[in-house]
Amino acid sequence: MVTRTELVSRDTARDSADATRVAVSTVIFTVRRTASGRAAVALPVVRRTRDPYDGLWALPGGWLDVTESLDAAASRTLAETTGLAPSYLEQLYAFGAVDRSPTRVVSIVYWALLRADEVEAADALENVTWFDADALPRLAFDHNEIVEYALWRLRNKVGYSRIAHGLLADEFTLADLREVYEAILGRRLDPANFRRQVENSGTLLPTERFRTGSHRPARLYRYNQDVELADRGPLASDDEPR
Amino acid sequence: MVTRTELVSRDTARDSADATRVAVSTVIFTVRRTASGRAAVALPVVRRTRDPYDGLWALPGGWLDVTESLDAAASRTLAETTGLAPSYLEQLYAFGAVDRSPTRVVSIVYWALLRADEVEAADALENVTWFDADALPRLAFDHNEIVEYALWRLRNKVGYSRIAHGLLADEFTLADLREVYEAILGRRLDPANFRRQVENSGTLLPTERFRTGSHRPARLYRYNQDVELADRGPLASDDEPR
DNA sequence: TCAAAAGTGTTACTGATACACCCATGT
DNA sequence: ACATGGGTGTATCAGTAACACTTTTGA
Repeated sequence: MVTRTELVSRDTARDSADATRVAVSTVIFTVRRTASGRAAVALPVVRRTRDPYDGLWALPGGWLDVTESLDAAASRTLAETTGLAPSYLEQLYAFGAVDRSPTRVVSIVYWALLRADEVEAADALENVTWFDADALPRLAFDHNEIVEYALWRLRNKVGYSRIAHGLLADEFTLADLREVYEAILGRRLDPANFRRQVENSGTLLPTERFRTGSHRPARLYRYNQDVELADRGPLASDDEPR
Repeated sequence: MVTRTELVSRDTARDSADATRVAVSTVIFTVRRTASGRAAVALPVVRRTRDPYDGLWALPGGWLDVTESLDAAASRTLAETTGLAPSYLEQLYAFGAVDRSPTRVVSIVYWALLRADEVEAADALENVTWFDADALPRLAFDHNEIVEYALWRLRNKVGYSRIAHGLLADEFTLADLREVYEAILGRRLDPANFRRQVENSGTLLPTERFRTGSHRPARLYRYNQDVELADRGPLASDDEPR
């Protein structure tokens, strides 16, 4: 016969070692200007304050609450750990290798874009730092590999979709936008051809304002809000590649 | 202060109503010849034998075991419920809406391709049926929407990747392959242009054998195994769009 | 007036498509 | 012989890339 104490320890075991828990993490990308003057992809990480990997940097995230959807959990944990509210959020992949954590954790990972003018929020926070994507330190868990995959997705999606505006403020020049693409793709783009491509895509609205200060003034553009930015997931009607 | 009894009831609640469980399901595609003679995308579903949705058809799947990876769980549950071992398997999406099941379930959904010559296995099984993808009945949970998304992904991926061979036997004619593409994409393809495209893709190896029986014999091809078929997931090195 | 970025025009190339045409076999 | 699908050749078109060129400003 099973005693009360045994029941308790069984339940406890199930909660810790034996049960699978669901976590949600997010890879947040932004493009910032480095000391050397050129634009680079950067992302925030948070310092872990408990084992495993105590002291290491990790992707922002947290446990999935029973009363919230995966998307909501991504937004919430992001706000709680970094204070950030990204302009674009899309599910990346579910990671579930048995040994990726000492206890069994399945992580639903999202990736997000942050507008350049929204970055400041997280700068105030203790335990949050930004690294250039090509100079990341060792991260906790399998987070380095996850970031690599998210980068691959970002580069890939930027090729056929027009989401790079999720990284810029309301108004921007074509040079600003081209700089973002160049930072993501890691190569120079022809200004003339780039202009025609984005103009023909229909996602840009020209304004009557210009940015002055250096050489010939450049026209400012804003995004055509008709083209959907946030990814509503597969359950929403949607015919854009993902 | 918290008493012992309260601790126990908290743990128990967490195990039943309060806990989130992780399930793994798979959308399995094959192409079969319908009564009318043309090829069509079809998929197997299994009859539910308990609530919720008792008696309805549902995607094959099961609970994630604590000791297996997500990929392994997809393969295992597939074999257990349908006896099938697909030639291609890739993670589709993690579904986690709060109300998609009476209890909280996060489903990691995979999609798979099955070679035409491997279909028979599941035909023997009770509780497994095949439906044409465009004539599905109402399925349990949100499975109809999941199938729609998987179909979208299949059509999409078939456009830029050469995975349709995952639906054919070892040797096949170009007409066989074209028929598969036509069934997936829902439109006719020019035989001449189709031939050149797949020949230039480098994924096909011509054999010296021909299929005879009707008109001019057609050369049989097999797949170039150098091009990877199974999706090893983002943690493997990989530069093919997904 | 000159350097440099903004912006326009032109050409070459590539891959997709449409379709005319020849080839080889079963009936 | 002829109908039919297998297989080849070729013209057209659209999108991309390369790059010469003009425009407009700050210094």
